[in-house]
Amino acid sequence: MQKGSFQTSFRSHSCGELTATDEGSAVVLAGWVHRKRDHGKLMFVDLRDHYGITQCVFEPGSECFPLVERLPNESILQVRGKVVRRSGDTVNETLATGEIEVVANEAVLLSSTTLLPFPINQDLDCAEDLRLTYRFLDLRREKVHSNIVLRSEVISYLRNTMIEQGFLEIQTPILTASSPEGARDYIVPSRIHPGKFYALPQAPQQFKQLLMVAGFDRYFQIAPCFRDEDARADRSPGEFYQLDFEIAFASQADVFAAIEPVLHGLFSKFANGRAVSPLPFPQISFSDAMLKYGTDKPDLRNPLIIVDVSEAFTNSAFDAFDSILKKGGTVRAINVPKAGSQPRSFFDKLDNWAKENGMPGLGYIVRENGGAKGPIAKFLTEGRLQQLFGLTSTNEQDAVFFVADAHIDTAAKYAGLLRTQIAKTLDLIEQNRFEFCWVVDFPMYEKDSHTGTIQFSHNPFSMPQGGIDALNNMEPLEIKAFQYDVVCNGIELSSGAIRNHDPETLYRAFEIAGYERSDVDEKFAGMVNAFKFGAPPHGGCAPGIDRIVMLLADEPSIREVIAFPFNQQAEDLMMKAPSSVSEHQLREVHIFLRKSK
RNA sequence: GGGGGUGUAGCUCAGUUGGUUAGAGCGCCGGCCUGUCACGCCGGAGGUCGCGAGUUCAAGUCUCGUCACUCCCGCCA
Repeated sequence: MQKGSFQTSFRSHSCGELTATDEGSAVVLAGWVHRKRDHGKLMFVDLRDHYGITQCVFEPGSECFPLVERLPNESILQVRGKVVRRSGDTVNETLATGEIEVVANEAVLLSSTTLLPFPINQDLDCAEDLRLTYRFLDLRREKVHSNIVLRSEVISYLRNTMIEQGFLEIQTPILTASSPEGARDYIVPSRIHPGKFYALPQAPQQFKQLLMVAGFDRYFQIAPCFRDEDARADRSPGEFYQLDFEIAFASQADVFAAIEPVLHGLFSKFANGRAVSPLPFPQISFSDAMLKYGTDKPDLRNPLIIVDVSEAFTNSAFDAFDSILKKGGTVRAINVPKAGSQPRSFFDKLDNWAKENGMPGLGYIVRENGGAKGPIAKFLTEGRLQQLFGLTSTNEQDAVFFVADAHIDTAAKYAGLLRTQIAKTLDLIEQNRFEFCWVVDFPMYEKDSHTGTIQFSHNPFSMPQGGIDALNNMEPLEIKAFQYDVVCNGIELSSGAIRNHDPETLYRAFEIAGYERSDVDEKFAGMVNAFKFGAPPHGGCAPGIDRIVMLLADEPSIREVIAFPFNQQAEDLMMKAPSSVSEHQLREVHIFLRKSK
């Protein structure tokens, strides 16, 4: 592990560093009683600190024996003794210090413990709310402890690499103004300005763009971001950290060229034998991603590909699909190689899964003996079957699954879910790889499904491809943005964009989404005003630190890589946040609670 | 806001078709044990079966409600 001296007033060595070369040394160790093996007259104590575990031996008749014998696990001991090389048959090869042990001649109890809510010395799953209530104990456990160490090393690598590449780390405000777009803000009442509020930044978006206007060429920050949105396994409610960066005089290609080697280097360094996508990372257009993978964050470890097979069903005898197509819908198919040999239960389970997830059911065809079987096969003529097999590149004994819906977005989404579900069921996702890709060419606008109005589909500050000419001359829904996501193993690590740095283009972009010039001036005052004073073209992105560590640590939940995370209800069970505050505190910030009756 | 799952000893869990006093492992307490590394052996304490109703001769088990946690959808420009 770390190098250096671990000597302090309480110890001569850490619990992880003694080896055979220290044989004969008099040492002092301090640490937690990880585990005891008490043989009555002879006792072994595994003493643990941040660095490791050292076996301490308490021999018959030793003065401190009775004291140590009655200590529960997780008591803190200072042990004075001598390093002794273990005999060959008692060496513990699973322990870094397993060649030696410390024969104790003195032990001091530095700190005692009450009954533990859960064991520290085993990697046992226990209720997460209990772990979070006693997070300081949970963090003693090996797995979480090492995750936090990894997190620190990741941040250190990112910081060093960014600085090496000429980026400047600059802090931006935590108390700032509420932004009208995007996620829900966390707001903080002002004492000096009655009725006014600060907001915690959802991201340092506007500040980093202002830094570009200020002439800083390459900015980065390990930036805390705050969003009042509901949790997911890979989304921490409340707060999270991003490697936020921005580059002046940069195109999309320049941004990719800057960050790809950082991510590739980082993942390679901490890969632990896992493969990392070679550079450059593949780029997939948003529309291709939605068609082929049914999602804008494709997991490229999954070999299955979705194909549009609408043409093979147009005017076919299979009314269920034909009527969907006549409503302007679509039929998507996934060819699963060799799945024809799966038992009937495989198809039934998938069918049940589909129904549970809102689909009407799951049609499929198995190519067999030059023909086809399966519930849909009989509706298709020989010619249509051949067309279908061609579209899906099907071979003998392959199974083709179908998803159809009158709404193209819904069909794409269901096909994407199905692609993942089949791959999970058949264990097609190779675990020991990091598959990166960029998803590019996001649409600038989309139609609101309720109101039918044109709105920004992602980031309103992105530069439209084609600039103001495109805004003036193209159908809004056809316009693409210089907006991109970087995705790894189906997890979105970051969004980013080349920004719209030209005031006129920005006004026009907002105008299409239904905003007046005055709206823009008012809501984004700081930024728009600044752009009138010479703003360089610029862009960047902001990979999520928590998700990166989650991938590297191979953890299914983002809370496993955060030292003190919120639970799903955005509560800190240990600190009991959020909490009530006194009436006095509320009055100071001009908040008056309605008296309850 | 909606849907799924879970809730039994300090912890992890079992508990059959509703049927006698609700069990196991770990931990805790007491005793024994000189080479273990998940040490071993003997004994003991420990339960509002999340909570509240209901059905029943009888509920951990069935029904309804409710709460907590968790996963997903919505949401996340």
